[in-house]
Amino acid sequence: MLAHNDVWNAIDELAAKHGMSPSGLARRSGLDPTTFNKSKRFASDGRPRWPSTESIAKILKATNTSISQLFGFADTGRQAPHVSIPLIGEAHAGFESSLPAGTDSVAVPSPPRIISFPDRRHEPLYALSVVGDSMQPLYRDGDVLFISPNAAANAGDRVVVKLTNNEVAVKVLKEIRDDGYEFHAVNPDHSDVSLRTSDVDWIARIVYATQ
DNA sequence: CCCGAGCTTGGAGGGATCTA
DNA sequence: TAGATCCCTCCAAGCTCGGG
Repeated sequence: MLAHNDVWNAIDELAAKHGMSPSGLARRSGLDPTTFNKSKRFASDGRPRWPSTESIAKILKATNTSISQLFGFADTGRQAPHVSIPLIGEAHAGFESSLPAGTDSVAVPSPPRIISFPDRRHEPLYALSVVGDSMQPLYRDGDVLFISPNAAANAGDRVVVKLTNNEVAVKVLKEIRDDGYEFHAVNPDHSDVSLRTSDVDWIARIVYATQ
């Protein structure tokens, strides 16, 4: 579990790695120099305050850093061999909007929902929570799917597919053609689907699932 | 010691989002 | 729809550090 302190430590580490102070990093990213000040990390009543997703996206762009690299900084010094996985949305058997409009494949909820995961072999990893029973008996409500955009997806693999219109679904990759893809439905109640390459934003193989 | 640059703190208030 | 909440920008003031 990534704590409030871990997130801010990650930002501090990122700034230091690029030879800047937190305020310098904020300025470089087009943010107000006080955005990451230590005095802004807790409200006046002591409640923790979190950086926004937009601020994190800006510092990642300014430093050419990936989300997994950023939160990898937060793991520095830890003994446990766990990696922090950002939970990017919900998974359904059919195509439904489950990622915020306008977000990319590495969007993080605010405050970020992070899942600890004991393996780094497939980094970077992202997580999706299964909603409903539409993927029974394969996956149940509450299961968490770990997907790897770096793992090659081949015919027969279970994958998460994100369309350019921001819809996401869990499918079985049936065939890769020159102009698109053929998918098996996970749920027998859903029909198979054929998609053009231009309609697919990304395909990520499911490398693990908690059940 | 003086000065300027960079950084930090703390307050005020705006805009977006959430909730009853 | 109004109030609450949160994160942000803007601003003023003070601190630290290096150069002259």
